[in-house]
Amino acid sequence: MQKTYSPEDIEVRIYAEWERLGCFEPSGTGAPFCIMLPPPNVTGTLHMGHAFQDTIMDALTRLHRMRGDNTLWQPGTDHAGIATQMVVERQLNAEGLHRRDLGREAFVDRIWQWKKSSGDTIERQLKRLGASVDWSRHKFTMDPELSRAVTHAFVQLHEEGLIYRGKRLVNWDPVLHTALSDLEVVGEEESGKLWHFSYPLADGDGALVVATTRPETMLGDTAVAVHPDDPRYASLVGREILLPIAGRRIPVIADDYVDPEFGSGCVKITPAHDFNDYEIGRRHGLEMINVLDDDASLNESVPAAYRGLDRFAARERVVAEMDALGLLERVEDHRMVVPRGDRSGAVLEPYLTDQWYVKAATLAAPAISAVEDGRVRFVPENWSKTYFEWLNNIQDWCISRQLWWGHRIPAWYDPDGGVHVGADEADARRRSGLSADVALVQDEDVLDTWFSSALWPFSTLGWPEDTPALKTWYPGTVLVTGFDIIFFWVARMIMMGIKFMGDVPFREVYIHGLVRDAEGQKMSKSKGSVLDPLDIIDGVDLDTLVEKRTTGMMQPQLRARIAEATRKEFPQGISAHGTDALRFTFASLATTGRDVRLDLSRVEGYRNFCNKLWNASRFVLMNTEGEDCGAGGELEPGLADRWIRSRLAETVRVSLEAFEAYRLDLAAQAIYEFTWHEFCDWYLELVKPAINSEDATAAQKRAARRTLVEVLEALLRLLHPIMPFITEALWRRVAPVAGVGGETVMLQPYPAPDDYPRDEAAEAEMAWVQAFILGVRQVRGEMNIAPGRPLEVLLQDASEQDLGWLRANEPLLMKLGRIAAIEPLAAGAAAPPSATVLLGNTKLLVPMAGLIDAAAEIARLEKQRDKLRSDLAKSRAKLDKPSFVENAPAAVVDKERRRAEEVAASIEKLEQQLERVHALA
RNA sequence: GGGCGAUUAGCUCAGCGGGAGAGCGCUCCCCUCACACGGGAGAGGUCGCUGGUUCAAUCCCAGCAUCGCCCACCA
Repeated sequence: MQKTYSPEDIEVRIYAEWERLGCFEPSGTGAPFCIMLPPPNVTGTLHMGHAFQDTIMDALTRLHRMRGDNTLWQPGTDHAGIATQMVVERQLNAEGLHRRDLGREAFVDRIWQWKKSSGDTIERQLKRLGASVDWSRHKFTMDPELSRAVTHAFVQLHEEGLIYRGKRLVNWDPVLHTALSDLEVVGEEESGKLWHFSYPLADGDGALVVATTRPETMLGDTAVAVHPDDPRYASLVGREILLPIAGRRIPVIADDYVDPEFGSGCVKITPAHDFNDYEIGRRHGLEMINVLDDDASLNESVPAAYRGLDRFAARERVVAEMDALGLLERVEDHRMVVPRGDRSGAVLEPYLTDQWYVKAATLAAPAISAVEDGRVRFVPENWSKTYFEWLNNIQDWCISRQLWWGHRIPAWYDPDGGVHVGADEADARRRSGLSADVALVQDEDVLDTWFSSALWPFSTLGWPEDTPALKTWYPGTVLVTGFDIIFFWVARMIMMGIKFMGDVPFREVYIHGLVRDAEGQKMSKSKGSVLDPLDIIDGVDLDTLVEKRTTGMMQPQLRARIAEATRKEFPQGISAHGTDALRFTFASLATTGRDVRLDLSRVEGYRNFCNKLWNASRFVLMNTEGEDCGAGGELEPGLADRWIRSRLAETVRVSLEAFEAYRLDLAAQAIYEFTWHEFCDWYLELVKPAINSEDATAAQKRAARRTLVEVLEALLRLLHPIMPFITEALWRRVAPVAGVGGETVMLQPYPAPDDYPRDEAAEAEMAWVQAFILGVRQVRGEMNIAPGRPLEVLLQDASEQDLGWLRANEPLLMKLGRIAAIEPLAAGAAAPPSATVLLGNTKLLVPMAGLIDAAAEIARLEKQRDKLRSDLAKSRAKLDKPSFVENAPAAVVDKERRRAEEVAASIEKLEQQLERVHALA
């Protein structure tokens, strides 16, 4: 074995072997356990957020597989309509082409090509991350059988009246030329202006002042509204305005929507271009005049001078013309929320179009109760609040998109505009009773990506067929996802799951945080802060990293800045850390309800941890391979052997408990602590004298070797869900020595707490041994005594128990403390001048004999004494308060009394010692 | 305007009613026969602020401050 662990040598090879052994497929026996991989978008490559999420899912999956469950981790990818289409459109643009140049079919072909390459990349990345998904069941949302599921769901919902087509205002993206759902609208506060216009009354008798942030829409005004109780305007209600520029007469109406306090208390109403105005328009039966085209330029319904103008140019012209007409009252700066498309970033328009909608409220009701009554549980719990908040106020869901990439809407139109829905054209005809000679044209639009995603928990398992997989793994066990898609995806899966399967899609929803960069910013391509998980795993040189971050950008002008920032952040590039180190980092940062700030120095720390484990195993193998490790022979376990097994038991218990609660950080921490600070720091050191000593019996040595391999073998199983590769590589070497069979650690049973007994006596004795050694080391460290220099140590006032423990462990103490001799001091015997360590009531003395400076020892003792004095003062203050003694539980009071006594005794001893050292100084 | 979360050692984070912990970084000493991606010894925190509940508060409650996220139709 190499002296330093090199992950690159083993990871790829081991993954291939797992695949060959069929380790990822469900066992077919045991309780079903199922996780659905949130299908990554085929827009490119996996980022750190995916790697984080995949680590959590893989750890859970491996844990349950080892515990004997019938475990399925279902993989797949999502076609991601808008996002993917945009990626390919950008590529075309770079070639000077537009998708219209190719035509729909060729363009979609081109996206399929892209999908292939992106999908392959994602698969490769998942494999490098160690993801133990069942590749044989891999699905893509546009696979034929999943597309059938989509159509089936659409037809059924339509049949039940839960999907309808209607002309309403939608959020329209004038750059992408498509409708969006409410969720795809992001609102950022931006600075704008508020223009105050004077609208003359038609009869020439004065004017009203209205304020607007969007002057261009005034061309579509069909009313002015005031509050019904506003005395200022009561007499104007029912009269008419002569709308400037447009020259139209429009009524003054009264509606409670108007806030009399804001602005003038008069509002211009443009029903076709504002969601509130639309509602008012419907209430009052107002005309809806659409003044925009689908690219947000002005259309035929405006005066000739405005036709074809872009909305922003039109805005300027309206303002200029109103000003020229003397109707511009004033302009003020105004902060407002501007709606933009989450993908394009374009300012969206409320736009009157025909679209398909899902009646969401009907589906939402049972989805709400499912969480209320605990059939679905959020972890952490408080996310259910977010979930309820949204579902209780849910709006109908616009599911049609004017795109080419996606599931074509299964609706056909006859020449008279009749709509016919069916699984395919023939089915649509049959359902509508149409003869073959009626010409039908399929709807050009595709479905919102999230419509198919909502079916993912059952469409991947074969629905609408009633498959064995569906019976076994629906509902899934747990969904692991980020809070950012609770509405987009989680809520919709629950709605659709209940609707089509009659049960929730998963029992628990584990919500993890977002991965952020070192500055706490969301990683994004446009900020140039993305990291490919593989670059942390394999390492990357600086030039390659800069190259990766600055190609294929939406805003090439940022290139120079990103390159500079990258060179500053990673002057040496990124060194290789291996998959396991990255995974352990994610696990250790996976606390609930908190974002993850990725800290490369932490990854480095866990890479060192891998190395530590590697070398500990090397040591164990060096001492056990080819040796008698106790198969059948007599065993005489020593203190260290009993102790480490007891600690292992506790570690297993803590770790399992943490996994139950999805606290991977606590599991990782417990295992780390055990591995490094108990197994390596203490046990391996304690075992060295035991194994090498000539005094040790064969049975003792055998027991030590047995414990070495057994504990290590169990530790590797314990750690495997988080660090699959290194544990597999080591386990294959260690297992045979431990007498354990099997080809892979993946399919071994996970350690159970009862596998190893707790041993309280061993832990107590070991605590004394550790205190002894630490005390000697402290004197050595603080007194600057050379590490190699052997010390003489005396024990004063040692109890029978101390003496017993001393006798039992003398060789250990001497070896680890680098001690030449340990002598108990006879009662009453005078002690030489010494440095002192308190071991409970016993004093451990290191005679100064020229190697200890009295002043330094005085300083050391005084520091300890002062600390104890302040502890004692606090303790006494507490005990002196009658309220404490009377009200606190007896056990707490007793404990406090004992503490005070012990501290006082310790101070006493330190004082005595101080006196003696002072006498020398 | 509502809702949620955060505020603990220089940095990244655990803990959460009975004397504050880890990793990284820092200081000092060591290339000791598994490991210098290492070993040993240290320094470093009135646990954001102000009140309240309690015998006891970093932990529970209220308010405030700062930061962050989500939702929301004030033209």
